[in-house]
Order: sequence, then C-alpha cells, then structure tokens
Amino acid sequence: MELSERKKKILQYVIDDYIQTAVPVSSKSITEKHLTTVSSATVRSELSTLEELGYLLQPHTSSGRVPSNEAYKLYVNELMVKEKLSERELEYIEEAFLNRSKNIDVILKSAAKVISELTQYTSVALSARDSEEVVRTVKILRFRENEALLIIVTDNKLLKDSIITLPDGMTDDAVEELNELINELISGKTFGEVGKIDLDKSLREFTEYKEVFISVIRALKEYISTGGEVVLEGEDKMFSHPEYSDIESVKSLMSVVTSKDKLVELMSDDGKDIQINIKIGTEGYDDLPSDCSVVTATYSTNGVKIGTYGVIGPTRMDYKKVISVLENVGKILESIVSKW
Amino acid sequence: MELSERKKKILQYVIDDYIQTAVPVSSKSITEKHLTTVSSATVRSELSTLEELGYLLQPHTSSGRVPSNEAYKLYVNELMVKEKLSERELEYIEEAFLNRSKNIDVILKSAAKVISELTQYTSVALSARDSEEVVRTVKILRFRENEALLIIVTDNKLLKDSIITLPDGMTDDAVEELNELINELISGKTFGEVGKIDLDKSLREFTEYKEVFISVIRALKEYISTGGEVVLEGEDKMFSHPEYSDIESVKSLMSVVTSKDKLVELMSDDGKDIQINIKIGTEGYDDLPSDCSVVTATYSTNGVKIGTYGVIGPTRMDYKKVISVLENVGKILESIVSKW
DNA sequence: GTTAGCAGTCGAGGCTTGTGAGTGCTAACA
DNA sequence: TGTTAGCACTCACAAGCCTCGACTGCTAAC
Repeated sequence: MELSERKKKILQYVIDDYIQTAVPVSSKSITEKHLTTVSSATVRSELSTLEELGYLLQPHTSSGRVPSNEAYKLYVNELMVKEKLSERELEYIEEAFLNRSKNIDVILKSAAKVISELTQYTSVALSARDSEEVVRTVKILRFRENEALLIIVTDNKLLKDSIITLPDGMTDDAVEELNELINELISGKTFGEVGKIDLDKSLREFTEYKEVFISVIRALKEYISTGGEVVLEGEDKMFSHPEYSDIESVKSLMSVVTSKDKLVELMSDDGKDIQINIKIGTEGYDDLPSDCSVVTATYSTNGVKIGTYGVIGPTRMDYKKVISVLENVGKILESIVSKW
Repeated sequence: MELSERKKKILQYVIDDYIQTAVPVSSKSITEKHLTTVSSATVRSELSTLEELGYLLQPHTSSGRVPSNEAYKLYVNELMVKEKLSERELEYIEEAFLNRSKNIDVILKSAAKVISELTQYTSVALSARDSEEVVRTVKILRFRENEALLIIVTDNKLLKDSIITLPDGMTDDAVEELNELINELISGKTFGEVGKIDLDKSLREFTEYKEVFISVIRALKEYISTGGEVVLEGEDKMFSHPEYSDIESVKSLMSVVTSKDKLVELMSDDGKDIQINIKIGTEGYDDLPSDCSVVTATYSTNGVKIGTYGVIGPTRMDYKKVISVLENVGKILESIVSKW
C-alpha cells in the first residue's frame, strides 16, 4: 500500500525529530513545529494508522511515537532529503588527505578519523584484502647486512611493507636474483592463488637461499591471511548517545568494535551491488545492542577495492549526514588513488 | 610512627581482600578468613587505629573499611608479596615476541596486547621519542620510478619507515648521492639536533634536488615531532571493574585514553630514577576519575629508551600481578633488542 | 475529514519504611 | 594492658507507594 503524501510527510517529521532529540515524538509537537494547519487530533489519527502499518512504535500506551526499523528503511530510500556538506567540511576532508603517504595503514587511519570527526559517530575502516586482488610486484629492499624490507604492491596501488631477515653472507646479487624469482612466481597472481602456492614444489627450483625464500613467502601469506587492517576511530563518541547511557550496551558495543573478527563480519556487505550499505537494527548480530545501525561504504577504483569504511551508532542515526560524509570521502579517496 | 606487625598484617589483609572483591572489608570477615585467633572486636579496635593514622577510610559509619591512597603506597613499597608468573604466562609472553619484526609499531602493539591480556587491565604503550636519542642512519630506498621508502634507524635499533615521492627523471646515482648527503648531515645527531637543522643553510650546499631534500628532512622532522606512537589495548577491559560501572567514569577514562596528548602527559615518569613508576589515585589529573592508578615501566638497553608501557585501572588494582607482568615483558623485550 | 474535550494510561521521580550488615562503646575478664 | 561479649546505633539499599504530567484514544459535534 502506498502512503498518502501527508502520511509520508508526517513520518518524515517523526523520524527527523526523533533523530535529533531521541525523545518519542508526540502529535502535539508535530502540529507545533511542522503541520500548523491541522490539529493534534488529526495527526494522532494519522499516527495511529502509521502504527498499524508497522512504521511507528509506541514504547508505552501514553507516550509519543518512535520510528520502527521499517520506517528507517523507508526513510533512507525515499523520505530522506540528502544533505550537502558545508564548504568547511569539504575542505576538512581535502586537507586530511593532502600530502598523504600511499601506505594503506596511513590512509585508513586518516579516513577513519575524518569520518568520525564529521559524523560524530564511531567509525571503522577495513583495508580490503580481497582474495581476487592481484599482486603487481613484490620488492625486496636490503637496508642492512642482515635485514631487508619486503614491499608488496597490489593493483589498487596501495602498499604494505614488512621486515625480513637475510642470512649471513648473502650478496646483493643473490638478493636481486631472489627478488626476480619471487616476482616471477607471484606477480600477476591473485591473493587467493598466492595462498595456494605449493612451497615444496617451488623449493625444488630454487635451492640456494631456501630460508629467505620461505620467509618471504611466509610473510606474504601472513599478510594475505591476516585479512586486512582494521582501524577504529572515535570510540569515545559512543558515549554521547542517550541510547547507550547504560554500561551494558556500551560494553557490548565495545566488545564488537574491539574484536577484529566480529567487526569484519559486521561490515561485510550483503553482496548487493550498491556502494553504500545500510544495516538497520542489526538483527541477527547477537553481540550488538539491538538498536544499532551500521552504514558502510566500499570504495574502489577500476574495479579494485580500496577498502571499506563506515560508522556504527544508534538506529536513530543521522543517516543523511553519514551518507554525505561517506560519499564525499569516497570521491576524494578514489580520485587520489586513480591519479597515481 | 612504625606500625606493629599485627597492624601491618591486618592492613595487608584489608588491601588484598579489597583488591579481590571491591567490597569494603569488615572486621568479621578478617577474623573468619585470616586472623582466626582473635575476635572481631579486637580487629575492630586495630582498624580504628589504622583509620586514625590515615591508612583506612570508611565510606560511611557502619560499613567496612577501604584502603586509602596512603595505604596503597605502603602496600606496594612494603606489604605486597610479589607474585611469580606461572609457566604458562611466561610462555605466553615469549611467544608473543617470537618471530617478530623490528618495526617499532609492531613491537609496541604486541607488548601492549600481552600486557593487557595478562593483567586484564587496559594497557598503553608509548614508543620513546627521546630528544636525546641518536639517529644512526637514514636510508632512502627507491622501489618505483617516483617513490622511495625513507627508513630511519636509531640507536635503539628500532625502525620506522615512510614513503616519499621522487621527482621525474631522478637517476639512481642521484638518489644515492642524496642519501649520502643526508646521512652526512644527520647521522650521529640526536633528535633534538635534527629538529634544529637550518634548512636554508643546508640547501645552499645542496641545490640539485631541493624538493626531495626538503621532503626528506620534513619527513624526518615530522617523525620526530609527532612525539612517538601510542598504542592502546584492551579498552573494553575497563568495563569489568565495578568502580567504573557508571557511564560518567568510563567516559572520562575513555577521553583520556583516546587522546594522545593526555596519555603522554599521564605516562610521563616523575623523573625519578626507578624503572617502574606507580601513580596512585592520580591526584591532579582532572580528566581522570579520582580512583585511578597508572603503573608504567620504561624499558631501555644501553641507556637508550625502547618505550614506556603501562596499565591504567582502578586504584584497587592488582599491583603485584601488574608489576610482575611489566617486569617480565621488560626483561624479554630488552633481551631481544640487545641481541640485535 | 477535522476538531475539541475528557477520561485513561503509564513512566519518572520523590518519599517512606523495613532490613541487615557492620560499627563503636562499655563493662568485665585474664 | 590487651581481649572479649553484648548491645545500641547508623546507614545504604531495596521495595512499595504516591503524585505529577505528558500523551493518547475515544466520542460527539461540526
């Protein structure tokens, strides 16, 4: 059943007000602030229809109305008026990525920070570690007699480095040779394929510096299997929402947000082909308080994921703000990365 | 005034019990659990003397006693029986640092995690960024046409790397030359001295690749001035202490713990010449709840700081456990670093 | 379809009371 | 002088009760 225009308006008022105040919305307040042409009794009858349709809930008989999860879904799809960010906010985003390193960890951190600052919600960033992602090159850079940096460059042009140990007496030429061999073996392969490399077989072809070879492959595999970095920002912002004013709910939020595995599960997109993913009410996630929403956005250039960013907060979340921020951060990130 | 042996014993019982249960300790419980040879009335009179001396507090007339900050200080200095870690715990620490990178960030993270896991308190790790620390070498490693890694190696043998951009057409020889020039300028200098380098003057001597030179120096200065990495672990553990069961206290704890500046201030040692630093009650730190303690340990090899590690928790903290863990982590860390 | 009026509902906050744990004091004893 | 039993006293905490006020639902009239 399609809602009448007036019902839609009223529902929108209820949701907007509730998002702002966190207090159940009464018929009176609607006639005072928005619909001054009709009386509260009229609004009341509309409200009770909306309640029958499942869009509104009443915490108890004599209280105002609160939006249901259904209502929020309708809101983000139809009702919501998208918000434009202010000049200041846009500048703030730009500046955060100015002069920035290409190291994936650094970018994750900056993005998470910007998102949390602008939305005032707890934000999370996951570096994509897609098994379909292709390793472009691997480089071994020796910087001391016994130590070298292993740099992994992937298709999305972001980097990750880690330190490996070289055996005594290894010449620069040997390092170079090893480098070439490893590249031959690995570059062009997806993460998934690298994970399946048969060490024994490869070792037969390359016998001289087995240990280094093994440790390089191990570092690579470890990097791939750790499933991406997770960055958290603004965890203290959780406390500012009245729905999380009891310890128990904050505790459960925290336990999810500090556990990498749970977070990754929560931020997985549903396989839908949309860029921004909104989970309202987070039914099915037992660890979370029931009145939680998660909004995530996955950014990519040329079909290769850069990462997934998002915020976590109460169902009564300022979706329009959050979505604008995520969209704008996404735009800038993608333009920066594709410039390289 | 020196306390009698029995008073000391009783004080110790009170503190031990209170640390375990978080409930004010009654005279009766002491005679039941520890001092079965005397009556509760006797203990009561001892308790009231201890209270007069300022070691005990009574939340209200007719409740048991709670240790004062003075009592905790006495406790950690004299009364406390040091705890030995179990075999399992020692192994756990060892394993955490096995096969570990020398990158300072990675080490910080592991250490913070181990400390938090074993003590069950929120733990914090600061990488030392001592202005007295000496830069041993700086290395520019080119890994792509326009990009290079800048690696900073300091006296404590830990590393930090960041990415810099090279101008088009720069030859490998030029990079090498730049590398030498920068090393000439910087190696052997302390962080403090590097910070004071006069860019203009140095530029006169080196004109060819000004921009790269500037960006290298800037990266160095930035690294030095950011004042060290801060790692936080086990923030969710705060919730398990009954003293932080109201939102306000958790909020204030969180606000300190998520702010780098506040944390650094809090973890500064008092300039005392001891390795382990205990702040009880944290008077003077307005941002923290008053019933907080911070125990920190600064590790070093050959007089060079590796970092400062610690836990933050309620005054009613299991000091003996915390101190043992910090000592053992310190031992292993120092032995690992000095092996290099 | 809209409105005013009125009774009914329910949560929040304030007040009262009962309960029990724990102390302080006193007087007696070793 | 140290120790003990006994008893009156104190106080936090929880349960129960009451009042207040914000809303709603319903009804009858426009």
